[in-house]
Amino acid sequence: MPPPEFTARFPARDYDLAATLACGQAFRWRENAAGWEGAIGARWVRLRLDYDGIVATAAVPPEDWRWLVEHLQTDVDLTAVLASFPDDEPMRASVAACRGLRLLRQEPWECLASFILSSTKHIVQIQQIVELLCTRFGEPLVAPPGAVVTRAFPTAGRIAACNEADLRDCRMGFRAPSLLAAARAVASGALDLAALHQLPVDAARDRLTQLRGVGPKIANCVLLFAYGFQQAFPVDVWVMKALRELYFPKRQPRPERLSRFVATHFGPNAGYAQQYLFHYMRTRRTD
DNA sequence: AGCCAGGCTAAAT
DNA sequence: ATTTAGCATGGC
Repeated sequence: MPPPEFTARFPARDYDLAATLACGQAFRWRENAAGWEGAIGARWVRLRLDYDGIVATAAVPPEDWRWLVEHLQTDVDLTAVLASFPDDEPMRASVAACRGLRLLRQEPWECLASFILSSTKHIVQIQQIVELLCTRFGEPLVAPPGAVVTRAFPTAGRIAACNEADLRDCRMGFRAPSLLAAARAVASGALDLAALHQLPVDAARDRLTQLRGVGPKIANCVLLFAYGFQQAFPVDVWVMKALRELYFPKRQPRPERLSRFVATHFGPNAGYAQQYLFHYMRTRRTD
């Protein structure tokens, strides 16, 4: 039992911790008997679900817990978000399959780097690559004995100091030069990730897609998961499958029609709707 | 063995 | 302007 100053409790109704931490928006959370273990910036933390809230345990007593509230987005009124979804069969099915799925608010560099590594990889494989990267280049965390997550996500500066072979040793294949170039852009100041918060979403997307290996899908993941642009709508193979099978089953629409549809149909929380569709498609029984 | 994975880029139609 | 091959790697 940790001292009380190491723990805090956050009221949160409709918060499916397991789905939220393991649904493919973040890649470092690990579950064990004590709960979900992870790193937020340089802080080790363990989370578990209580009867109507989240209990967090830190490894060192924090000054405050705003960093965690920000990351978990426990202040978001999920009922209002779900009510803003279009009232159609695919969205009803998606919400019914997993009410309580949330969007996190992640640190931009970790999010950008992780999704550069994500292209044409299974989520489990992305987790493995990220784990290798953290083990080799991440700073040690203050963590309790027996902790599984023991290192921070490596800074852009640390990755920038690598050569391509160092990164390829982390099994990331052709993604290595893209990650290296992004790290060097951030470390040199050529790309100011903090400044993207102030830009309109289209301008922020333009900055991100200037990076090699970052196209519209990965850019939209970063815009949604790190910057909180609620209209960002990443379309990967699963979401494309949802669009084709659930919304356009007759004949496949042209790309122009599809992009107009995703930009207009899903409302002010389109990014949230996208994550529900994604999770539904990945977890539904198909037999 | 062949196919696919939270894609992107550059070359070829 | 749209379609397609190639890119590393690993699990099924």
